[in-house]
Amino acid sequence: MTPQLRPLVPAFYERRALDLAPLLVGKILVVRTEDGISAGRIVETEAYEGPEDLAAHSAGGRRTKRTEVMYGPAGHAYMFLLYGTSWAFNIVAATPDVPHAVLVRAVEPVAGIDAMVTRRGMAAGRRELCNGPGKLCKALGLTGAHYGQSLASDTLYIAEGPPARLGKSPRINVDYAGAWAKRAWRFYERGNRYVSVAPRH
DNA sequence: GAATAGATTGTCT
DNA sequence: GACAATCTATTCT
Repeated sequence: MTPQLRPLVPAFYERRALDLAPLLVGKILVVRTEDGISAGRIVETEAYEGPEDLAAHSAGGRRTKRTEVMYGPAGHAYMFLLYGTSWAFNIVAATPDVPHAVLVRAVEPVAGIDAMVTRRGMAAGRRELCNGPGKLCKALGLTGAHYGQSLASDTLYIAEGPPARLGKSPRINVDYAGAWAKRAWRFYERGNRYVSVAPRH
C-alpha cells in the first residue's frame, strides 16, 4: 500500500470546514524536519466554522494575532497551544474572510516512525504515539514555528491516501459551546485503533 | 478500563 | 491574572 506522496492541490481546501473535514480522513500528512520525513494517515478530524460556531476560536468573528491565519486563504496551517503544553494542528478551510478550520485529532503512523518515537520518548508500536491533537504534533515535530505555513510546501503537505470508512460523532471537549457542542462535526475512520476517543457507536 | 487531578505557557481581557 | 479544541500519572474498581 504505497500511497502517492504528491501534495493535494490548493483548491482542495477551498470548501467549508464541514465538507473538508470528512474528506481529510484517510489522507497522508507529511512533515519534513531536520530529523527526516515523518508521515501519518489522518484518522480523525473535527470541523470548526466561525464566526457562527461558538466552539471555534473565531467565534463571533474574533480576529486576533492567534486566529488571523483563519481569515486568510485555505490550505495553510493554524497552530495553537493548548494548556501550555500541547500544540494542535489545524488546516485552514474555505475562502479568505471565512474563518473555517479543520482540527486534526489523530493520525496513524506511516513513515518516519523512528523519529516519532524519539520525539515522543516512548516505545514503538504504542497506539498512544499520536492518538490526540497534542500527541501527533509532538510525534511529527509540529510546533508554533509551523503557524501559517502553506500546505503546498515541501516540508509540510497532505497527500492522497487509501479511502476510509467514516463514522461521526460530536466534537470532543467543547462542552462550553452549548448547542454547538452537540453537533456531529467530528469524523473518524471506523474501527481504526488510532482514533483518540473510542466511538460509542 | 475509568475517573480524577496536576502540569505549564502563549494569548486575551 | 485567567484561561485553554490536552497529556500524563495516579488511583480507584
